Amino acid sequence: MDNMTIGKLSKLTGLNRETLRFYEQKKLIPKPARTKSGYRLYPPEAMRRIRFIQYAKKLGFSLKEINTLFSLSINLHGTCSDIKHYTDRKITEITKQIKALETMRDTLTQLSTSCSGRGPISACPILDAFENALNAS
Amino acid sequence: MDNMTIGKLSKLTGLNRETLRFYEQKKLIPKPARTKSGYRLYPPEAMRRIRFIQYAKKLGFSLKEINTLFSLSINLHGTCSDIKHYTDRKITEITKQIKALETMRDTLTQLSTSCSGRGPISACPILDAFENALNAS
DNA sequence: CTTGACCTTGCAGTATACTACAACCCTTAT
DNA sequence: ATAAGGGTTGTAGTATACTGCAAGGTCAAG
Repeated sequence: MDNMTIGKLSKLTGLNRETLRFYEQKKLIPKPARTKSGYRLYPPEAMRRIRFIQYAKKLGFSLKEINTLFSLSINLHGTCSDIKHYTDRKITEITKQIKALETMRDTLTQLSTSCSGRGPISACPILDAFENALNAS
Repeated sequence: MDNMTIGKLSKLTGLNRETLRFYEQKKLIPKPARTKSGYRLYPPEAMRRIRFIQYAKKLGFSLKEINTLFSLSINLHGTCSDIKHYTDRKITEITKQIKALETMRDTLTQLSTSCSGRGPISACPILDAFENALNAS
């Protein structure tokens, strides 16, 4: 037998049992067969599926987006360009996030540089800047 | 009177009433005085406080961290260096996030480049890469 | 005096991604 | 036979940051 129960799959993937059931509920993994006593029996392909999910997560896709990826991939009329476009949208999104974080980092760096680290908190230029912020939208 | 009700403050800050009450509950803004009928009456300083919060949020601080910032700033024995260190930790954290996002973006860019955008989904190199991911930890 | 805009509280819901628990049943080894 | 260590369900809790709603009280204008 190469089928496995949830505990085995859990160990192999590093995801805990609850997470696997959660993924099933979210339709990220197909419902597995069951033993007569109700235990889930996963075929070896389940491993691949989960590795896909883990890798996509690592690349920044949310579970919802991973679901979309699966939908796209099983669409018989779909083409490669659907996936490419989806990937490119994600790249654009990530690039925006990076820019926002860079703006934050640069501002904080400026503030930190403006502060000698000596003196009382009442004269802290960082807090001053925070308090005198003009556009906080 | 320069005191204002929650509706006025809401308009001035762009935060809705619920959010202001939520911030109060989270101790981000001090409990304001009340009219005899129970209406909140905010002093003009409330505006400053909220601008501080909005700006700190913009710079990537969570509400919890903003609370810490307030705690640090009212600590009479605290020094400027406390704030500077806190800021520097945040910079480090943001830098890590940026790096993680850059890794994602670069990987996705590679995958996107590897895909011509033509051909059936069954031969999509992006999906292939996802399915054959080796370390998904 | 009534209408409408404003205020109150408390609790539930949204989104994301799990995680934990209760209360129970199944399997395997000793 | 029994205990350890699986498995099952459903529900609730965690964290973050709000948002919405019900049911009611208040206030100013016409």
